[in-house]
Amino acid sequence: MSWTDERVETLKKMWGEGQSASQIAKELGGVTRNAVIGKVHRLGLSNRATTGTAAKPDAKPKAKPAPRAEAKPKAKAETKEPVIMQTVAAAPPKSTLPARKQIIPAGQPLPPQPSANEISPEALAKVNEVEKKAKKIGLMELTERTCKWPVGDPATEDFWFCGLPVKQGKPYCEAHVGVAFQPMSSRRDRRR
DNA sequence: CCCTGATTCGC
DNA sequence: GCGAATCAGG
Repeated sequence: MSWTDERVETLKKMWGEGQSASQIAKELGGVTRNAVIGKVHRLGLSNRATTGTAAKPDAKPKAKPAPRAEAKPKAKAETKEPVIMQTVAAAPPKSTLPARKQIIPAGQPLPPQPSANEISPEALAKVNEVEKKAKKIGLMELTERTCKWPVGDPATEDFWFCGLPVKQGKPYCEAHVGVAFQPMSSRRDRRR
């Protein structure tokens, strides 16, 4: 794949929107996030609201990267800091425009009330099954890729989140995606 | 371990 | 110019 005008345009657009390099890479297809980042730099549009190590106004000693063509010491400076801080939500893209609305990537549908829905029996059974082996994690344990399906009454101690690995891109695991996103057709008159 | 962007450098 | 490998940080 090469960087056609269209693809570059998409790249610029998405990057401007604060999309991550990997997301852009997925969207474009045929390229890795490295390719995207490389291109971004070549295009000159690099820093925006960077997630972590941003290029600060200051100079970066940066040490020596690595002897490219020779032995790799693989020396890993181990940080002893217990990294407890995990982001629950994606970092909102920082906009320099004062009156600009923030783009929040979390526009996912909220979990429907299980009781308020007519759900296909198979999906239901699947969910019940899954809930047995659910990780039963707490709110603080939720990450980008843990199923955020709530179980139980939030007002009770008997409340937890599924916590199983999510189905790519979705906020829920396989089973819960099944009940969360019901096709219109499958929920038609069960009662009426 | 998952992710993020940054950099280097052989191609 | 391109992007894999690597680094550095969360």
